[in-house]
Amino acid sequence: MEKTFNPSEIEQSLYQSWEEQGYFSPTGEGDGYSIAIPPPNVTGSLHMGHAFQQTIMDTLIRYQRMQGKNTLWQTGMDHAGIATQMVVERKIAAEEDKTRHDYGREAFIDKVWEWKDESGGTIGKQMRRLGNSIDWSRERFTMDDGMSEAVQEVFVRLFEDDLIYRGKRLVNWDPKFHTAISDLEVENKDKKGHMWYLRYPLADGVKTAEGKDYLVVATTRPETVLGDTGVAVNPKDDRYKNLIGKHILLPLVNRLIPIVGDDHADMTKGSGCVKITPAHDFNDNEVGKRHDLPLINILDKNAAILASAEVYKNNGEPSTAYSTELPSEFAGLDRFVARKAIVAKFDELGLLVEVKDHDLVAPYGDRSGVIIEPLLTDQWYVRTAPLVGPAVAAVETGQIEFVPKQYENMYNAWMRDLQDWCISRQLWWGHRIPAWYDENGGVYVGRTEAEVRAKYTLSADIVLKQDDDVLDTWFSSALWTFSTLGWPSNVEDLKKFHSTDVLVTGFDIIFFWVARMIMMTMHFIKDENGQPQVPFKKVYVTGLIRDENGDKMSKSKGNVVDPLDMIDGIALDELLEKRTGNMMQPKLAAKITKLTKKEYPAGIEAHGTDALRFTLTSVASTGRDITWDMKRLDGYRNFCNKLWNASRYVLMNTEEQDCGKIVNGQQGEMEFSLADRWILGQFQQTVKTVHESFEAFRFDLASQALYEFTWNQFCDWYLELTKPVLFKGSEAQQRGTRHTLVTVLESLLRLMHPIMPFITETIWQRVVPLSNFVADDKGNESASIMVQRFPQFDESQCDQTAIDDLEWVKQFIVAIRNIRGEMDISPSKELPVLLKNVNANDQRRLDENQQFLSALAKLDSITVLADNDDAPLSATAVVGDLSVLIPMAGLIDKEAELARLTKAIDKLEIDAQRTRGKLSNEKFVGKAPEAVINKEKAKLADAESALAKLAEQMVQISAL
RNA sequence: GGGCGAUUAGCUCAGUUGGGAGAGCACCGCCCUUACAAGGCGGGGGUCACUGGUUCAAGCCCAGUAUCGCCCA
Repeated sequence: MEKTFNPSEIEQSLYQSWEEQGYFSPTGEGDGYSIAIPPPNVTGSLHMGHAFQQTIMDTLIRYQRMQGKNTLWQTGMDHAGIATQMVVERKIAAEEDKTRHDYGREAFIDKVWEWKDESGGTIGKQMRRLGNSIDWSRERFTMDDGMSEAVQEVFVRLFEDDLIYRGKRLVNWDPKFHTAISDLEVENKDKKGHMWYLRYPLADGVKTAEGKDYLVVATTRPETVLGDTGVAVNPKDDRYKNLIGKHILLPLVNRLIPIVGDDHADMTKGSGCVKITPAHDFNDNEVGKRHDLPLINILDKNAAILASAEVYKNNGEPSTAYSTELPSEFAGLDRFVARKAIVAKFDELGLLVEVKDHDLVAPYGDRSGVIIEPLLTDQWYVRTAPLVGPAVAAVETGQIEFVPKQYENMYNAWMRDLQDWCISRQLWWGHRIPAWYDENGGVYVGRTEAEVRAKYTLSADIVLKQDDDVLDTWFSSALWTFSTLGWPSNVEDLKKFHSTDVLVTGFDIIFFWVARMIMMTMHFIKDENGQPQVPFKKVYVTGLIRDENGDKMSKSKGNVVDPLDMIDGIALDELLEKRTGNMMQPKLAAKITKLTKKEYPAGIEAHGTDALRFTLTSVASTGRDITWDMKRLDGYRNFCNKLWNASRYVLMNTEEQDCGKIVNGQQGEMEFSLADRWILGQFQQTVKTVHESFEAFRFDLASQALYEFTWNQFCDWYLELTKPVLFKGSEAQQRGTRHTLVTVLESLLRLMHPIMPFITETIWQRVVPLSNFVADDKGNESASIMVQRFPQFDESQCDQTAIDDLEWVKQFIVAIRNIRGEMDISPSKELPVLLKNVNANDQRRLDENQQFLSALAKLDSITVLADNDDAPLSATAVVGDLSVLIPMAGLIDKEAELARLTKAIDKLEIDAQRTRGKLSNEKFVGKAPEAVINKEKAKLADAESALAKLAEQMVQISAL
């Protein structure tokens, strides 16, 4: 073996061989265990968040596979409507100076597929490098044929069940992409703006209570006055309540609009009068509905002012309530240009009262970055009310559990206020809506045009045109768990693997995806008793991985990290190129360059996949975001190296030696040391902790237990304790220790494998032939570690006496090392040691472990003093009742020893003081449980006995 | 404004029925000891954000305050 672990040499070929052997596919034996990957967006590449979640998923899958389950990790990608279309549009603009309209719909979609084929591979490559044990043969894409069939089927059935309808409603309109987007794709941001106070003349000579012939309305969007169809005042507002039912003559358009009483008008804010524009504001839209105000649309798809308005009734039908005429001077002006023009006009007319600075919240499209415009359009909706009930109940009854629990509140809160879901998008890339229109606007829904004609008995001469719009990407994603398993055409796998066992995802996606998956799945998938099936039983919600400053990682900030750069390393200049090349906003490049140089002055070193995965599981405590810490990754790379070298030591001492392997039913005689018996027990405790931690999704605790055992027990103590045996022990003792070495290492590798697949496989292949582990039922020892059984807790291997004895041995050794360290005695200097107050148990332990003590504490002699023997002047430590003395002559300076003793005494005294205080408190002694009191008493006795011994030494030494 | 979360060593974080404050990294000292210097041995370091309450006992439970973050309106 190489002296240093080199991950790059092993990882890729191992993965390839696993994949070729078909180890990632379900075995067909055992209970089903499945996880559906949250499909990454096809436009992207994986970032640290993906690596984090996928490491957790793979750890679970590998663990369950080794537990004998029939595991399926289902993967795939999401077609990401807007994002993908945007990328390809930008590409053809840059490369060919063309728009999608130059291509036409079909040719453009071909172009997108072409792009998908070349770009979609990036993610697959990354996933493989992460070691993910995914069944690639079942990889799915939300736009592939099977998924499309499922989408169509769901749409048609929902329509038939009256759960889908079409309507003219106010939507979040993205004026850049010309499509509706959902509430969830809107980011509300704080912004500095203005509040304009406008004078609205009262009609018919009416006056306010104060005798004025106008009202003042306050608005942040003066350009929408052209669409006003009312003014609201609060019905309790004495200033204006007598005006309810009267009218305003709206400036600029001379439109007579009613004054209505509505609680929406807040008496304490602004003037207390609110202009109502039902076609351009969500709140106003609600007010309009309550008072049956018509809707006047004044904006086109670019959010520019129309030449003539569109007037609608509340049910979406055209209305003749108002003229469609608009002032020609504003026609075609963009909304923000129009705003200035309209304010100027009000000013000119003497109707602008004042302008104040105002903090407001503006909605931005999360993809386009432009301000979203509420716009009246025809869209398709899913009626959510009937779907919510079962979806909420599933969480209430525990059929679905969130980990951590607090996310259930978030889910419930969102479900409670759920609006109907707008599912149509005015894009080309996506599932086209299976609805056809005749020339009179009649709508027919069906799987195909032929089906529609048959179903509605439409004669061949009726011209039908399919809806141009496509479905929201999340509509197809909502079907993910069951459509990937073959629904609707094939339900065999559904029986085996659905419901999936756990969904691992970020909290930011609970609404987008998790809630919608639950609703859709429960509506369409029923178990054998006709009960709705949930898509997954557990939802493990991960926090975000933030950069080292605690900032969210994002492309625009340039702080995104490619997990492969952590694995393979990357030079600074390459990293800079990656972060600043091909940027949408080149002006940010300088800032990103600066930040990157500060964060990674020398680029990133290679760490390997196992170290990355171990880091990710180590930080996976539940319910909080993670601040990425490069030092942790460095530390766990060192850990890999430690494991590597420990294994190297084991192999150097066991390969081509008799390790007690059973051959032809014969096994050499073995004698086990205390250390052998101890390490087996320690290992079992680790096995137990790892199981418990995995079951509780506490990957951090599992990692910690593995780290602690491997480094602090196995390497620091056990390997050192094997040296005296291997160098000096009898044949049977050597065989016993070699046997224990290979047994523990072999099992430890299996225990670690779910988290660190590569290094464990590599070492295991070398170790397993030395052990008595039977690799599979067929006796095939060359099979992979990944298909072996996971270690199970075996209490019979926990020998409490061995554990106690070895703890004593450790304390003895540490006591001497402490004196050495504090007194600057060279570690190579062999020391004589004298012992006082040796009780029977100490004597037994001494007799049994002399070899260990001498070797690890570097002693040249151990002498037990009789009670009446005078000890020479010595440095002293206390182990239980035992005093350990190291003669000072020629080694130790008097002052130094006095200082050391003082320090030790002070420390003990503080503890003793506190314990004495407790025990002298009557209330404590009266009320605390006996066990606690006894523990305190024992603690005090120990401290006092140690104190007495040290104090005695103080006296002796200072007397000199 | 409503809800949720966080606040523990210099940094990043554990601390699960309330009962001796922990880890990794960083720091200090010694050591290239034949598995590992990506290492070994030893050591220092915390008013557990603050205030009050419950309790014999509070990092942990309760109430409130502050600061930071997230979600919703």
